Amino acid sequence: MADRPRFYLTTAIAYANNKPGLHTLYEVIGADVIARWHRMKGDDTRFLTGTDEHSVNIAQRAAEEGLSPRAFVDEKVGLFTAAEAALGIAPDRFIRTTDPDHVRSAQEMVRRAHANGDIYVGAYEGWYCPNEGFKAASDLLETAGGWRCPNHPDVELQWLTEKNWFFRLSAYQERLERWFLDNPGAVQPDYRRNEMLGFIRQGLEDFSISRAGATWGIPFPIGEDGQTAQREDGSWDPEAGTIYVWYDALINYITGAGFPDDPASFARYWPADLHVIGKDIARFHTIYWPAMLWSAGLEAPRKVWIHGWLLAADGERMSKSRGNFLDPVDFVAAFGSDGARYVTLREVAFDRDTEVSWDSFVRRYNADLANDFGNLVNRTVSMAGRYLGDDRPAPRPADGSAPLAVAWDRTLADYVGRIEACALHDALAVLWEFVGAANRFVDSEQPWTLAKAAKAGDEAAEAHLRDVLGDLVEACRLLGLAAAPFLPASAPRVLAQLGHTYAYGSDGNGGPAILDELVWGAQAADRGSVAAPEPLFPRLDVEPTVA
RNA sequence: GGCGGAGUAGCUCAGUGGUAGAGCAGGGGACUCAUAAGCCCUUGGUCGGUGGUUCAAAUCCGCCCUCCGCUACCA
Repeated sequence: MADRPRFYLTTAIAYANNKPGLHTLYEVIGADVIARWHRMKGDDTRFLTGTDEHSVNIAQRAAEEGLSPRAFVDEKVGLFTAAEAALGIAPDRFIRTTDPDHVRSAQEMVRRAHANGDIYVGAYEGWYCPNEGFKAASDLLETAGGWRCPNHPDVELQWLTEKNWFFRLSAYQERLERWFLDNPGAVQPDYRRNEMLGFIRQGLEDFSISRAGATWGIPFPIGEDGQTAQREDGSWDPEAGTIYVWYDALINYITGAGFPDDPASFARYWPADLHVIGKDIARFHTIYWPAMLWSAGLEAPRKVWIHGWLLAADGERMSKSRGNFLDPVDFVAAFGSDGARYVTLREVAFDRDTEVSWDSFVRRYNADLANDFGNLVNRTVSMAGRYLGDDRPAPRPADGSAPLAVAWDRTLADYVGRIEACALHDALAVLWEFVGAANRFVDSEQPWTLAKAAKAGDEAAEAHLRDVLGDLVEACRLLGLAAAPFLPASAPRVLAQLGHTYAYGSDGNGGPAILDELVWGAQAADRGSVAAPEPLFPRLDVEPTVA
């Protein structure tokens, strides 16, 4: 394990206040594909996702439902893990900010910032909803009675001042700007990087990292006097307050690598190779987070990838409250696990917002999975079995005589490049160009005509038939394997129909290095039997529920 | 207001000086191995508007219109 390259990637952790929507899980599906790709490459891969469970808001919601905060989040977390399982998402750890090691981790980070002189007690001022706590100005609702909390429009807001700890982000302005300039790949795509750079250049203000009134949170480990807030019996002084969101939620990334309990693991996996996040939290991940890490003597992540959103057909952001929400469980029921993964990642560009609709997903599924790829495998397996018997035909050598072998070289290079660049939708487009080439190859060679000639005793036709079908079987093997990170449930079925073994585990671990397997003819010497053809992606004829 | 991006076929988009492209959707055709799928052909656009530079502009420059992102403490 130690000699393998490691790859540590994370998603943002989801706020556990509701059931998950497809637009939330979209990011996790994409990250799961990247994780599987690295596992299949043979990298020592660690994929972290999870839930963010603290906050005044969650405590309030729990109280409204007559639940303890813990029971409330336990229920929500169950919905997330079930939906992720349905989508074939296989994290190496599902982290919860209520996990004990995460609590230790967040507190240690606060202590380090304090030891480094980066936090101080200041006054936090803001609009305060008596039912919910401090509210950002951008989050308020204008009513006849003035500005109000959107969740409690009948309650008058108060302008409150509270003593809180602040992090000296202002001290890191120059270093952050230099980091952006020296590491142009660290924040991507470029236009997001430019936005963040512009934000830094406007001047950075300190931000508060504690809340005095909140109780559902990680105890702030330091008292106002600068001494530990832990009492002799091990409990925490409530007067010290709790850690506010950023020193809680963001910390999950290092907890997941082993901080602070497992230094060996942490040394191996940190800094993270990739944080996949949504555009709404770009600032916190590309500006707050590196500064917090530096303050603790740790390295910034190597790359933060900022993806866009699924938009409803009217261009509106999907959300439960807007009612244009796709339920992942319904979605998987309609499209299947792999179908759901494929259509979201193919239809939505991974670097920008995209309008989607149920119809667009159905069209994409039928065109790409049922008609093009599924049918290619089906007709290939069917013809190989019917014309040649069970014995699987071998591909022609990659010496230039087989057109598909020549085309595959370019396809593979492009595919790998796109997937490594997080251009997941482009990666699939490249692969499906090859699907088209294989389908055209069938029609240009007309194996059924060759089979008739062979049956009539034409030996040259029979030899050519064997070559053509051997090439097609190989094309299907390569496609099934290459697409496995996107279609993890279907890939073993593809290979099985072709009479090939599938050596990877259910999370993509444990098999041979995929780049070796993706060479044309890599398994040409192995013998096998094609199985009975079985449709992989049944066509969808009806439009089920509307989004 | 400031900074940045975008407006190209019904839909999603590619195309940064040289006679308008792809996929899907629509129409037609030949075949038949296949999930009535695949393959071939095809309808369709004054490339947001306007003025300019140039032998030549979707592509460069000016102005205008429309839309979008960022412009600090939401989890």
